Amino acid sequence: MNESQTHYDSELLQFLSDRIRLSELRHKFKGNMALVASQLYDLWRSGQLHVHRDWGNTSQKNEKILYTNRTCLLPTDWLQIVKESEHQQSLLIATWNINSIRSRMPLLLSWLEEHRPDIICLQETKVEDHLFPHQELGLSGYQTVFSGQKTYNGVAILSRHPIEEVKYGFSNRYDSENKRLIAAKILGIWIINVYVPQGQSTDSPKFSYKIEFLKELFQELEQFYDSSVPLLLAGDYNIAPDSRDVSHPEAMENQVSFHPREHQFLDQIRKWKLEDVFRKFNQEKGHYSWWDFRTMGFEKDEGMRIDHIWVSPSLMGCCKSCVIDIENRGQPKPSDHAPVLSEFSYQYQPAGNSRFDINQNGVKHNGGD
DNA sequence: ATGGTCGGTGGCCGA
Repeated sequence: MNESQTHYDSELLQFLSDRIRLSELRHKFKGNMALVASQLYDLWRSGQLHVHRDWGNTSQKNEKILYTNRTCLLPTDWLQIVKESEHQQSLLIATWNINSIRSRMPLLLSWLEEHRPDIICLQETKVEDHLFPHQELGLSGYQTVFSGQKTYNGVAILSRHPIEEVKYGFSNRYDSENKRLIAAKILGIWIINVYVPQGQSTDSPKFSYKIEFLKELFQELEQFYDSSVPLLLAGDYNIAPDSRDVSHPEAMENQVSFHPREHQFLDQIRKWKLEDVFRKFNQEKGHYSWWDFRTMGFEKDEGMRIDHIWVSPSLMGCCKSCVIDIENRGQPKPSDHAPVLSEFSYQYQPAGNSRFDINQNGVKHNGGD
């Protein structure tokens, strides 16, 4: 048992070592349930308690219930302590096109305070590097790496964990004057943050630029990254993947942001083994991450899902949720995009802790047990 | 309905 558990009732922990119904536990702790309940919620919140729920007598399988500050335990829930061997940390990763970091600072800081993501990828920071508000973000507990320019574009990665390595832009220097790409290795995960060109309209040179950019982006992935390790491609793709992700699919046929040549890029990264985490949990239509200011899109529930988190198989396997925080779009002075937030239960194996590792002399050795 | 509203800039552009 680790130290954080020492204040828990030992009898309670004993009962929880095998799965047990809350109602049965309540029976065993008659009269002392208030204390037990607060300990159960503590354990649950800190990721040390499994909660599974049978939905009545239906054939629906036993569902794992994740802690939120609104979820309650039910008498019929199955409880069991998380064994040390399977203990995994929760990792929250977000992406958000903030449409100017300087004008969005109050909203950004309150959102970070509320959700405490471990890592967030920002696009359209619209600020030169020497004016980037890294000190204020530092006070909120975030290390930052950023690549910006005046007026347009600009990307940044904020992290509550050490940033191990950074890549600015494309390796082949493609489009280096536009700051649309930054990547950082954090907790052993390659976090690639991209702001794909919008494209304007299919007959515009800006659309050709978008298609070329996507081609270069896929080349960059293929040549310089490995999808067999933990890897995440987040950002404003400016592409709605399928008909569920736009308000009027018929009208969007062959239009920018919903064009076969753009979908080709998604097919490429899919084939390269990346997956859209949002669709792991939600198959419904009408979930958008962007709404046009001009047409009052948000007020009319007309938008597109163009902000994405796609991940390699090892991260997909431990992905627990993905939500679009549309509540944020209803705040005063919102961005035209809402943040996308995803949770992973990811156990980082820092160098030196893995069984087979390279030591400081670069010699491979067996760490043993 | 071919507009509308943002953000940043500098005497309009990009989304």
